[in-house]
Amino acid sequence: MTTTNSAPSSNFIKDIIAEDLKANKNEGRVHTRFPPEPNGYLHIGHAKAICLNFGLAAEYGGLCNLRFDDTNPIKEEAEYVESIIEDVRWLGFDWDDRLFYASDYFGKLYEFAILLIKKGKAYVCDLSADEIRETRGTLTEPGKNSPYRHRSVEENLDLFERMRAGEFEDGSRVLRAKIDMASGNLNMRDPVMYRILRATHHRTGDKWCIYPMYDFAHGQSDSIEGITHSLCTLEFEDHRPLYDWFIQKLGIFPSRQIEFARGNITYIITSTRRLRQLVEEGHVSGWDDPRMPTLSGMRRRGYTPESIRRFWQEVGVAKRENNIDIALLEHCLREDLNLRAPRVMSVLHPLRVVIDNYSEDQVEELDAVNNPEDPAMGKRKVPFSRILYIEREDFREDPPKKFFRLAPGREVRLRYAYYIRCVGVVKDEKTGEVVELHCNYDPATRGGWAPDGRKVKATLHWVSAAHAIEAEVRLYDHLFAKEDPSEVEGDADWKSNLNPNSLETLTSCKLEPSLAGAKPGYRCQFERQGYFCVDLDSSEENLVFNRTVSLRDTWAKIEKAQEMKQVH
RNA sequence: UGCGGGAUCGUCUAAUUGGCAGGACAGCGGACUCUGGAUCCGCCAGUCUAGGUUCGAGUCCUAGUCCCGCAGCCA
Repeated sequence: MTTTNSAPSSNFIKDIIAEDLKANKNEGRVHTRFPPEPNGYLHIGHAKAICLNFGLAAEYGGLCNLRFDDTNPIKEEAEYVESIIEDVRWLGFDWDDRLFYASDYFGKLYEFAILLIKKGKAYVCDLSADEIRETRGTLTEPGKNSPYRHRSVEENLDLFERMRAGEFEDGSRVLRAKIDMASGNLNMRDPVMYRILRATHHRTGDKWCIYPMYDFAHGQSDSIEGITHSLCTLEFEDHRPLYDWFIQKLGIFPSRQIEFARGNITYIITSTRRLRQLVEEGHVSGWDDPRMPTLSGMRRRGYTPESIRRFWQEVGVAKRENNIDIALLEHCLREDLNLRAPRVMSVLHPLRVVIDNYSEDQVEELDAVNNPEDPAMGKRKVPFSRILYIEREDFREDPPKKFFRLAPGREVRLRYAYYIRCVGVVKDEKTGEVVELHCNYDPATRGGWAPDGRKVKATLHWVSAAHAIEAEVRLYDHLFAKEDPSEVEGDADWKSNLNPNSLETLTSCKLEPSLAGAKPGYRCQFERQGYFCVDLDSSEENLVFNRTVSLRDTWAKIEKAQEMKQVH
């Protein structure tokens, strides 16, 4: 079965690459990189950049590096490096031996700084952070030159060497590029290149007490690696003149930076800072909470890497602001899972059903198809007996219009089993709650076919009570109740948009016995309900399933529409 | 009269670079169905505004409007 690819085949980045190729720039090479800062876990937004960079390289027969932008030892940790490597691999990409770190280039970057000092293009500045801010000017007014701007090359060389040697206190001096304090582009107003920072770096330890700023590391890192097309998000657009300035003054390989719009998705936040806050304040169980938009969370939830890649391909890439309907993500997920997830029957909200005319000691093993989309996935046996569970929602004592399922006197099909007719309803005397159904089955309908050709309007899933295995099932809803989670009333906190019902835990769910021993990560479809995945918390004794995504639910839509009608 | 970007169906994104505004998601309707799933078919719906150039403008020109980013020794 081939799915037609409707994704846009063209975008502005490909246009640029095609032009460059046509002009025989870079000897026809295409070399990209994915440059995460190891200060948190990767999320769905990072996946866009990953798919773009690795995808473009693959498409043009080029290469894509994985490079950690680790220039700030205060924020970065080895734990994050590990998780990022795992997540990029999981997404399905490979960088061979091209795993790099900006910190690999600290020595080189230091040499670059010296070179700029020697050229009179950089100087050591003794202004405090506050003073630098004050003299930077504003968006509409030019800045003022630093009093240290005209130090001699010799003095700058000496001071910078002593900064490196640890002679000065943290924050007491910086190295600045000598560009233009009156530039309309604030990034060009003598930006800081190096700061003094006594912090242990996750890779270089205590070797350095000065660290380059991102702006003095990123462009040169690209250059060193021979990156031909350096893709980044829009907010770096006005940093490009600065990178180009460094590259030009240094006379090193010029990468071409291309900026694209990050992909926002409804009901999702992708701010690393905020995600960390959710973790640290315990709003979620961790970075890999299945409600998190992190790749580790989505993996645990049951997302496939294919569905994520497909999603970003469908979305495409452009420069305009965007807010993608999360329904598209879920569509890509379902589309993928539909083809590969084996079907099973599980009852989430059990309602006991006694088949009065089925003998007590009888058990039948019935044939069930594993995946109607893929005959190669074969069949399995499911046990049928006198006492069953069906979904509580599948019975209505007083069925509304268009409700086709079980009701008193009504006949339905039990999937792969028999036609049954409801002949009795047992209720709790006090609460009035339906606690048990009595039904008759038609022995002639074994397997689910009526020899007389009579039709039923519904097919229900079920589980044999005596054979059922119990499990905990976790149902998820959007983590945020608002389509735009950052939109708040008044001065309310963004966390006030957290959806209090994003997790619903069901216990004593009844699963068909074939699920016994299912291991974490195992994905399947609970028929008529959705796609589910065995959670990391699951064990042999205590099975735990996550609902990855529900199936499309036409009845829910009809019912909702009916309710709306009644209201009006 | 700071600098830099961006405006195409409800949403995301195309348009052979001046030549029939197309696709996907969502929504709605229908067909089919042993999952109210899947699948199939159909419908709805768009070029920010005003001028101009042109046989012809989403695309080129002029003037506007609106939106986003930038004042970390963060990335």
